[in-house]
Amino acid sequence: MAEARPHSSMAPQRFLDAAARLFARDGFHAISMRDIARELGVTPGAIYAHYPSKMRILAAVYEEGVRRVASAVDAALASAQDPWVQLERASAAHLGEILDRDSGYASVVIRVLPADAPELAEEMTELRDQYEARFRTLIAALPLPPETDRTLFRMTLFGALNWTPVWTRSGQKAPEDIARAIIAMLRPAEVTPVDA
Amino acid sequence: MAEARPHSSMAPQRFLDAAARLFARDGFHAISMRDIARELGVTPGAIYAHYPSKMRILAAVYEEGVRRVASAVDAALASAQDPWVQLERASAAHLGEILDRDSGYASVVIRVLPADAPELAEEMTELRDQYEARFRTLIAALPLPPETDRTLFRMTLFGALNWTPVWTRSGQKAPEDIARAIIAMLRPAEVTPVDA
DNA sequence: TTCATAAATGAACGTTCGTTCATTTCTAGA
DNA sequence: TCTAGAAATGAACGAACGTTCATTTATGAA
Repeated sequence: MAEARPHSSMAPQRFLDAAARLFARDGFHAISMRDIARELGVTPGAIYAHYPSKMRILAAVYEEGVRRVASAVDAALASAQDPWVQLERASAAHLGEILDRDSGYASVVIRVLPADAPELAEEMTELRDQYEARFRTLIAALPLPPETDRTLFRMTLFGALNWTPVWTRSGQKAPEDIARAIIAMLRPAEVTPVDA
Repeated sequence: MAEARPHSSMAPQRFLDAAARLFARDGFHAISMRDIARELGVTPGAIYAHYPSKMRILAAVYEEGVRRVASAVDAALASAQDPWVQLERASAAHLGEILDRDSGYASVVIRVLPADAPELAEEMTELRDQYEARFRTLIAALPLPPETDRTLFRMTLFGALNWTPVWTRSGQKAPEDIARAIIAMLRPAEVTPVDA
């Protein structure tokens, strides 16, 4: 029973969880430190024993959000497959995270824009780029008509996926079903490779 | 020279324009009444000669935003055409409005969510529904494979369109080009009608 | 049982928020 | 030139904001 890790208690996680859920639901600027404290039944000052500012809380939530959605996508891609199946699974994993209203971590990543926190803009953009690289690779491997702009393809897919929290009721449809239908719409009927 | 309309000077428009631009750029909660006033070189109190509250300014901006994007789409649909061409033109008109960083009116409609202003949620949702009805009709007329969920098709299209402000640099690409490419991706190669 | 440490309190700070209002300034018609 | 009405000022209001800190409370190892 030697849980001997020097620092790092489990307590700070509670604050992050609450902040993630509230930021995801109402937006960063609409939530105050007092809101987060009230959610946990503590005093505003208690938060500062673990995080030095509201901005650093957002940074920590954002970081964890990217970590979670990236892990989910990586797990979904573990077994090699047909590129379209891979993209569908990655999309389903992405959706599963951002539609999870109980967590909120991944939702914050798509809801809070760099412009909402100028001092964090660089950090946020870099984390997002690292995550989106997975989809860049995935889409690069897709057999698409030669005239297709793959950057625009990626942005169209992200748009379709990231817009779902706006119109879906929580738990109404399974992420896998939505992902399957979206990918089916974006999938060209057939691509005959140019003869060599 | 009989400009004899009883009330209604042109002045309030200036306040709305500034509010729309700032709300679109930074979000409703991130902008204060003092920000709006500063943008126009006036005192915060001046705003209240024209609008009774920040919420009513948002309501007026939102209403005008819907009016503008709806007008743009209606104008684009004036001449009857092939359904896919109509949808592409409507999408280009929609994009043209929400990508107009100088105006901001239409951007507010897609950036400010009902959850940002609970007291306006009903009003906002109804206006949006009225606007989106145009696309419901347009998409209903599309020859699509029978298994296609047209609601999901509409949401996918809106997602792709409404996500563009996040990734495009202002004026980088023409709205018409983006719309053409997005519609091309969503357009099935061919639909052979079920034989009667 | 003692005690060092971590966690939380509760009160307060300076600032900014949305909003109000008596007063002043501007402007256009008579 | 006078004047009524609209527009804007400038100062202030109470409330809420992010944050600080001396003090109290809880906890786990010795």
